[in-house]
Amino acid sequence: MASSAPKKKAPALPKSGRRKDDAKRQAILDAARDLFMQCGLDAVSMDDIARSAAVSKATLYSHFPDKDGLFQVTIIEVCTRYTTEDDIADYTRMKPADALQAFGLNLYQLILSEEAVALFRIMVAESGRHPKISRLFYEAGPRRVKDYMAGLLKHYHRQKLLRVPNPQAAIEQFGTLIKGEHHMRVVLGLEKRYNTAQAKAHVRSCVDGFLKIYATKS
Amino acid sequence: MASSAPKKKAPALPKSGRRKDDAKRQAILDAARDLFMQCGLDAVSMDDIARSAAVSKATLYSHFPDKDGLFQVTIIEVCTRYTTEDDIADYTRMKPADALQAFGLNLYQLILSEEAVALFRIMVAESGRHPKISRLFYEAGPRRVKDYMAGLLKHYHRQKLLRVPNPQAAIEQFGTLIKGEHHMRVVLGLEKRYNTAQAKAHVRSCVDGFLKIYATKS
DNA sequence: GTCTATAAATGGATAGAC
DNA sequence: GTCTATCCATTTATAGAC
Repeated sequence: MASSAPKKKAPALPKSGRRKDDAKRQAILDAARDLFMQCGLDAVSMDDIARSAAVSKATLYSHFPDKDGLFQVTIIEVCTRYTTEDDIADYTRMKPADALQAFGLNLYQLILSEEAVALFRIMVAESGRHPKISRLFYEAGPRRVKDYMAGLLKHYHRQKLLRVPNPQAAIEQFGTLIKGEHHMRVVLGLEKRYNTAQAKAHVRSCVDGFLKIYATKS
Repeated sequence: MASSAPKKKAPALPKSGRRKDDAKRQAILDAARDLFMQCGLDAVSMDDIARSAAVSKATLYSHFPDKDGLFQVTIIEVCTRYTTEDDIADYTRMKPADALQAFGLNLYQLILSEEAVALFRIMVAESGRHPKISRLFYEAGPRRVKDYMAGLLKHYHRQKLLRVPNPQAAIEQFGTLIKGEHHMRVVLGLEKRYNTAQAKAHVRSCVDGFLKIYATKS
């Protein structure tokens, strides 16, 4: 065996050896992401990933410590991608009804996208074994959206356009109205996503209800 | 953990030949249910179940065709148990606010019970492999509650106590308000259930909001 | 020589049969 | 209860690129 314990991973400088490293690493990540997102953690073997990425298993293990490590990196990458979708429009200039309609529709599309549903399934299935990941998912996803929108509701409250004493609770209500039981049925594989017209009507009814709760006038 | 006292059946009447092994069958079902609910499908081996039920693997396979078959029977048993919890109080004599408060609290407790959360996790994780089971879960759980409550809302609508043109949609809204984001956080393992006081306050705010949407006013 | 990729091997677990 | 074929995560011997 190895005489001593040489520190692995010293990629500081391009060094003398081979160079092509990142391409394979990325191929592994891409394959792992696709497979994990489609089938879950247990249903995918390291052989599957190696085959799909067209690399050998030793290559795979040279880039990632083990299956769990690869899973973590993969899922974290997917989660944090949502963070970059940060270009939420500036709703402050719109009327509350219009802003909520636009935001609600975006939220609906996001939450029920193929990817988000697959990710949610995995988070639920692995929440026991990977609590850190499910927390990261929540922070990067629901939490961020919630914080942003709570700020917007605060704005409306100050402008007396709505009466929202507790913006955090209010935006959770709005979000859950948008999700509805429909989200559960999709996650359980019982239904498909609404088409655009149905989605708009659904969001409209959520906005109507929300405004009835939080209108400045009673 | 695995509880269920070992029922030592005294063979009062040793029938001719083999007695029925319903006791063993039930022991297998109990053990499988406990293990599956606690750990999920993949994390439990048939050896685990046989050991926990104190039967041999041959006995196990004589009662059930294979692991998937046992899983199905087990989960179906759990799902249909909800159906027997049918003794929903008669809310028709109560004021809508009181009925919704009482129903909402029951719903909250049910949805966030240890068992329901575990079952939901399994349904989500296995919805791909066992679509029939997730459908059964939905029919026996959310669907039944929804149908019953939609009837109640219709009653209130006819009595002009509420204005609910679409009871099915309305009760879904109420249900999702009760669940809230809190349910997701519990399912993801990020939080524990509210205590009773918090739950009551939460339900109260849902009822208030719901009544603002569906009050017979103006 | 050093680093990297690959095929083949190892060891452990498991579903299901006898 | 034991046995076996299978699958899978991980390691090691080996060949190749720089």
